[in-house]
Amino acid sequence: MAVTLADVAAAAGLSGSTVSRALSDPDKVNAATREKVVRIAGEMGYVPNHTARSLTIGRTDLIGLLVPDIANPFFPPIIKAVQARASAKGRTVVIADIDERPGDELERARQLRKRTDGLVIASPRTTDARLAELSELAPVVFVNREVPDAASVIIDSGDGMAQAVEHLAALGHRVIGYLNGPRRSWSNEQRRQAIGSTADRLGLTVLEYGPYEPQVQSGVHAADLLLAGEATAVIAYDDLIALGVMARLTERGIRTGTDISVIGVDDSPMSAMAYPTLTTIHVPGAEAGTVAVDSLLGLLDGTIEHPEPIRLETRLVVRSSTGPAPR
Amino acid sequence: MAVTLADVAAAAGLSGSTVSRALSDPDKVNAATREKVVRIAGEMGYVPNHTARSLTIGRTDLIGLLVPDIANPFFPPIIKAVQARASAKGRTVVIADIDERPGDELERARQLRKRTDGLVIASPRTTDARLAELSELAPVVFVNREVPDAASVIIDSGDGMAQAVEHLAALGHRVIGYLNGPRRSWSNEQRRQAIGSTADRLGLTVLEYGPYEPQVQSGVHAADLLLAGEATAVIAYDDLIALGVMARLTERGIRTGTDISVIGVDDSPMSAMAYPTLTTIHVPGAEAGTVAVDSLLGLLDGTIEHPEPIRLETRLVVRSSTGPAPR
DNA sequence: CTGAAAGCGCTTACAG
DNA sequence: CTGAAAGCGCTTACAG
Repeated sequence: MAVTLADVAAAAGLSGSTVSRALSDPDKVNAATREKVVRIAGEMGYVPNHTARSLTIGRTDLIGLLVPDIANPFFPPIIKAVQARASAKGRTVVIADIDERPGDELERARQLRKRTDGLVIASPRTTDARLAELSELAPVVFVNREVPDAASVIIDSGDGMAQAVEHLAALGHRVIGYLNGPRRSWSNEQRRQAIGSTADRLGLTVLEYGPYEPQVQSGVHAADLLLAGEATAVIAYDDLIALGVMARLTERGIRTGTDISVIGVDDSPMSAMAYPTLTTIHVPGAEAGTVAVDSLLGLLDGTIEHPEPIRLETRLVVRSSTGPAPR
Repeated sequence: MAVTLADVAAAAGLSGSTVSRALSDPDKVNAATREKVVRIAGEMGYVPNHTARSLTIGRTDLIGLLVPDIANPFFPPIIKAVQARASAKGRTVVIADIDERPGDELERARQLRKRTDGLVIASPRTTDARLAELSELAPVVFVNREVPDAASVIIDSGDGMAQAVEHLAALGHRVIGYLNGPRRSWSNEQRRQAIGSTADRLGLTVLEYGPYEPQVQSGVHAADLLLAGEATAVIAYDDLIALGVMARLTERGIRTGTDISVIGVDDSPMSAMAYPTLTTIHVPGAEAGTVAVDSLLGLLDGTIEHPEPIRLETRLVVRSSTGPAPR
């Protein structure tokens, strides 16, 4: 049905070898021949068969990207960056969304691996114990989680979190709340610890709540608990939860930024648009995606043999949801 | 490197044919033989090579999904549903995001088509004139746009829009604003017209604004224009724009639902969480995705020859952002 | 029920 | 610079 290399060769009165070279390795062919081949292939509407090519060269040029939830605004920038970079390098990306079901992660990763040359796994939700099984699907690069002996791109929440706590301390807050993300989240543990150690250093008290799912609804729920306690400021695991907190506070007539301060994490588009605008920690998702692809391609072509974890920094973006502690 | 069918065959003392059948068409093989093959294949860690299979059977079992912007909350439910359905049918989906650049759409669709058996194109942004070129990439099913002679799943905003206008009329509003989405959006045209005709019927005046990009920022901008006019209620092209309007109104001290009424479209997660909660039009994105996959598979296996457009309905979800017109 | 053989559509050493 | 041939790893009529 579709026109093949052989059809073009026959029409051009040349061998398949020559047609193949003319199309994919032009230097190896006489200029006139090349032109002729290109013209005829064009006229015939020849489209190379990727599958056959893959079988011959031993790779698919497909890379897999596993994400916990594409509806979570943290991931689209990563996804877009991965796609853009992959595309620039002649690769196509296949995305699998595990819908925040950690139990499906390994199986989905295995399936994905079968069809692709390698994997980028963003924010893996699997327990530490089972992480090795994901690693075995090599080549794989992890984003947003440190995995022993594996390539990883780590977004270090530490700096941003420390800045956030310092910011609140400077505003006079003495007791701050932290709304935990999911237990399975490695970032959450990292954030908790950064908050804890900075708070200790500055003599602040941290009250913990959660764990919560990274959803607006969680924040709505958490807001009421928070108001029953003594914190005058709160840092949420992510912007979605922070936005939920603000929505509920507003609903209860409490002024965010005046009566209570709120900080999120992700610097998602909504954070600059909410009312009041949300103080948050900028996380370089796009950069992480780009770097992850480069790292994977390096693994694939053997340029990289012993991958070092790559660390990206975060920083606080101060907006209107934080203000001086009420007296 | 990887173990092949032939390796398993050699280890089992059988032919490749038998191993192949034992693994993919068990009924055609003696029970004892099958068990042996399955056991040995398991022990050897045999993973069938998809590429070789695809080349042989003439299909990739990959389907392409083209979306304007995965960061737009309208699309994740569609994407998830497409993936879920495709996966249930043994297909894998490759997503391409055109980042709201209509100019890239055709090219990306072509690339995607080369690697897949067929396409689902969500909310195509291409002009009517060039739509035929997308159709030619058959088999393709369009979601959220009616395309002559092509398979399509249409989300009919008409009902929901009519309900929205009736709702506002019942609340006493006489002048309503409509914030247009992008000119390239087919849905926008459909929504404009539905609003216009219902408003005519009920004797309301419609003031139009825009076009606006489907982003929160657009709503922030639009809010000020709106306040300078006479509308007491506004319907936005989508929830993002509506949320932006509300954020800006709140910022200016205007009470949404009391001083002015706001209606969005999409019923995205944020709409139920915003303050006040947003009256919006529910759009069956997930259902559209599922139906689109079924339709594409039907086209692929020849079950469907002359596709009829499939129409899905929308409905108004009343929340707190709409209220009686101020006197 | 099982096997030998052909074929899917490419790429690429190897000769000439 | 060009061509004949082998091979990538499967599936599937066709025989037996």
